[in-house]
Amino acid sequence: MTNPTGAYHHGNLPEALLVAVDEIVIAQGLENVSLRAAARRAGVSHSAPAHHFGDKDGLLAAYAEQGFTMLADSLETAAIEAAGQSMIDILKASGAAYVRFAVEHQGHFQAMFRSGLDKSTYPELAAQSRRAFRGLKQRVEMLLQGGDDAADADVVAAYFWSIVHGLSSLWVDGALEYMFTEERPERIVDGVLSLPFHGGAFS
Amino acid sequence: MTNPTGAYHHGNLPEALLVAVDEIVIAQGLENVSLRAAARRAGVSHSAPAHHFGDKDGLLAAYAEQGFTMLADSLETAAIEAAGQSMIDILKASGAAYVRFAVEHQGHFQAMFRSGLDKSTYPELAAQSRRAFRGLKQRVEMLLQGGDDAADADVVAAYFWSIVHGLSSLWVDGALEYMFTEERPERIVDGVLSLPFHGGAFS
DNA sequence: GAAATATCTTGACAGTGTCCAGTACCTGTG
DNA sequence: CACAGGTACTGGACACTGTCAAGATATTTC
Repeated sequence: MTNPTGAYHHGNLPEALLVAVDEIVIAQGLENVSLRAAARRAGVSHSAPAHHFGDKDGLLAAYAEQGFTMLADSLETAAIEAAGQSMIDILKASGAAYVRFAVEHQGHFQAMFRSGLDKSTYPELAAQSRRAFRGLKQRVEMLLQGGDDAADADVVAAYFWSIVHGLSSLWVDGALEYMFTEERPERIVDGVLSLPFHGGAFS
Repeated sequence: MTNPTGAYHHGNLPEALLVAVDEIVIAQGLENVSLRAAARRAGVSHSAPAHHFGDKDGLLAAYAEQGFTMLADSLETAAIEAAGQSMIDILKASGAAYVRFAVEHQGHFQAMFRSGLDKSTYPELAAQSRRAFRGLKQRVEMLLQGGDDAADADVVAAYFWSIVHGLSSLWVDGALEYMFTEERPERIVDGVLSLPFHGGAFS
């Protein structure tokens, strides 16, 4: 049967399904994502998605991978735009970009960190996730090279990553607004991102 | 029908169901928790759980609430045991207790932060979650009172909370082991928890 | 144009959450 | 002790889900 508006072949079903997943996560939460609902939104039969993504986890993994790619790109862009400033300011800009990504792409962020996917099952997902982190770690290493402190780069990278990831998670989770009811989350985030290397051995 | 080992009435079905949920989360992941599987483990019919917890979210909320209660207790105990030491050491002990809770009770931790439950729907869940955070914030305020720095308590509390929460999330998620393959997570965690107030305005 | 392949449909099955009517047990009151 | 009322649980039903197998249709390749 030839669809008048399109064709028997959708044309770009994988991309359409990823868009459908994003809409569902935003509107109804990660728990309500289903292969069949995504298929309905894309206007195809209930089992069409399986031919592109294998199973439900495969679809979610592709969606999460897209998120890691976007995050890695955002972090890179932020670092490039802050080039020329101090290493601390570059790191702060990266951190702000991380939190901004989480808030502006909550659907992807949830799939990336709340879906319970096993990265070892999805090599491409693992690769993009590593890429996002690699940039942060390199910048931390550059910061430490300039200082006289023999701090452990792995530890400082994990420290900085924990801050921006924790902050993002708590914000997306609603915890920031919940615990600081009279505060705007933006002010909290700005303040926190100024603290990590504040007045200490890294300043 | 009278059950020889027990009774028609289970005796303590709510508690048995919470134990069942914990076992399922640990063994099969949060995604595979189901009312029916929990009921089977507790040896009751598929719709018995609804009479105690309403629906699936109600069961998960009760399990998560149990987790927040345990976390709040753990943080309190850690602070009491560290009493007499410097405020920074007390905070560090609290942070270590937070991470330890996440790792030792991964099931609860996942339900607390990965289940997507709306706290405004479950007042008791919200209350225990606030209680866990309140202790941390009080200790941060005590730390700042002693210093000459007019730092914003809300910001520093969010800062410290982000670190321990981000660290816990990344560890439970497997990200620490994934990014620092040659490192023991424990060493990373110890190192990170030494940094927050290291050599800076709060030392 | 025919064969091979990629894309999608249709139908089926077991498992799930939730509702509803019924059954077994306990508890308080006379 | 009887018995009424409430609590705790059962069993059946329904719509929805993920997944599988088989078939239909479009595209590509030769």
